Amino acid sequence: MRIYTTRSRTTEEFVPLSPGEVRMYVCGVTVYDLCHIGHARSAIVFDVLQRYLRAKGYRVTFVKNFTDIDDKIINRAEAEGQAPHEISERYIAEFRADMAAIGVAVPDIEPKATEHIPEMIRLIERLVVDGFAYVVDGDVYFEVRRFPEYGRLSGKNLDDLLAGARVDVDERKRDPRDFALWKSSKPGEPAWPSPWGSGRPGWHIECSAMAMRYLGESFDLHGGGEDLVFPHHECEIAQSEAATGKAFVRTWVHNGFVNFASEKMSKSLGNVLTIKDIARKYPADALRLWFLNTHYRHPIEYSEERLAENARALERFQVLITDVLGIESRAFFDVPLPAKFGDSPPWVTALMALGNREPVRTYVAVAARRFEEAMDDDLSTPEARAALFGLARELDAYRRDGGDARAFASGVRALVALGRALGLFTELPEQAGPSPEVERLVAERGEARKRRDFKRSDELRAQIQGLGWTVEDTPAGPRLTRRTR
RNA sequence: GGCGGCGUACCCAAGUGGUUAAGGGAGCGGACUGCAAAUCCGUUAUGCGGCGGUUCGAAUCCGCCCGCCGCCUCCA
Repeated sequence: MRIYTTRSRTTEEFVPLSPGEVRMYVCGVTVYDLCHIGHARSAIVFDVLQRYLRAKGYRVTFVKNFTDIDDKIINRAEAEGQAPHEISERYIAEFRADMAAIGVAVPDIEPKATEHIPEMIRLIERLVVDGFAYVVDGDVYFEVRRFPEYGRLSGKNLDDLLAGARVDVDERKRDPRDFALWKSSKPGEPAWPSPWGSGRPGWHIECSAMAMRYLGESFDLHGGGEDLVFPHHECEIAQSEAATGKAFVRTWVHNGFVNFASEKMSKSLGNVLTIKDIARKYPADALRLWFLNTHYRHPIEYSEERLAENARALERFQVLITDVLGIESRAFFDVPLPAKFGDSPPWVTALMALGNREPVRTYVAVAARRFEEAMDDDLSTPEARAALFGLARELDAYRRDGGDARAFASGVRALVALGRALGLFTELPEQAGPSPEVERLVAERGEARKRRDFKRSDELRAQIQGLGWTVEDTPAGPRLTRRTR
């Protein structure tokens, strides 16, 4: 598998430090407000990566933090007359609800900054002792000059950053580029005791401390939005590698932004759309399908029309799954993907127990191979997505041409298994929903059609529609789906 | 100013040196249907921002130009 890493700006073969095991860390959110779809994209990008790695057979340890102490949280707390921890806890709960709503799996470990202050202090102490950091009036700064590699990740020239026009000049710092590891606290602010007096951690140190705590001093992959490249990840590398003398992270992965009307979506521009806004109107898989259509490193422009299109496209899969659910149980779909699924006739054979000449076998094998090759190439989800649509069309055509029902079901099951490697189809279409009344109307409509009383039949269809269900007539009988149209 | 990205059909979006330029949405024609829906088949870019160049061959490499965006400050 090949992944683009920001540090070298090239796509490199991804080789975990420990064979078969991937340790990854992703910068989570600062919990002071609701999450917007930009956060959703980042969460989904790394959710896809994490799921795909597991599908490939890696044992994955996925850590994603909460930044629960920060100026913005303190300001918000003050504005609302609440304690900072009340604000952060509230938005952590909102975050969890949002992630569940968009089908993002819970990471293995979700550390909070405030619960790792001792680890941060120990790390800062190491840096002070080794001369990489200095203390001024209860603040501790990392001395950038001491770390020659500073700027490499983001491709910045140290001189260009010097006395940067937009960097606040603090007379007490030895160099304007130096960044805070520890900040002394003002009265009334949250504070922890430290060797340098009462204070709180700087932003960057928390990720280094928590990543090392759970993943070790060197680990495989670190991710986040592209805006974190500088200064956040640059600083993480500096402080971590200065402290340990070891390479901190092998692969740096950064996702592109969600833009709004061609502009970056951000709170300061006032053009944010929250995850709740989206989740209310569109299924999680529609959102995911939309993101999957654009490579993760490219910017993507939000438009409600795009979401509607993808909701529409999603129905192609849902119809297939719904029809299989008519003859198979939901557990039928719970099959794992083999580690090498694109080149695995045994899996295809076992999965379908079909003859060599069964075309569905070929459809699945070809699609799985195309899918895996795409994903192995720096997560080319647009191509992987296309493989899914291609397989869906072949299965539809196969069925239409009178193919074997079991083979068809097995093909759909394989489609679902592939999709699940991307986090799609984790929730199967609603099935056990129709009320007795709807069922009665459907039955009555069937009778009316038998009598060729189409006027009555159409009235009943309208009634059923009014109750939130769409009834379609297929050769196999009526298909009932919960749909908006 | 420094660094980086983008411009492909009606819309979105892959592809980054070599078969007939993925896929989705939308439109159109046809099949199927009591009518629909779903689905299938066909169809919509001799051309990939513009102009030059390299090459047997370029959307893909080089040069110039035009337009758009991001980072350099908290930020997914």
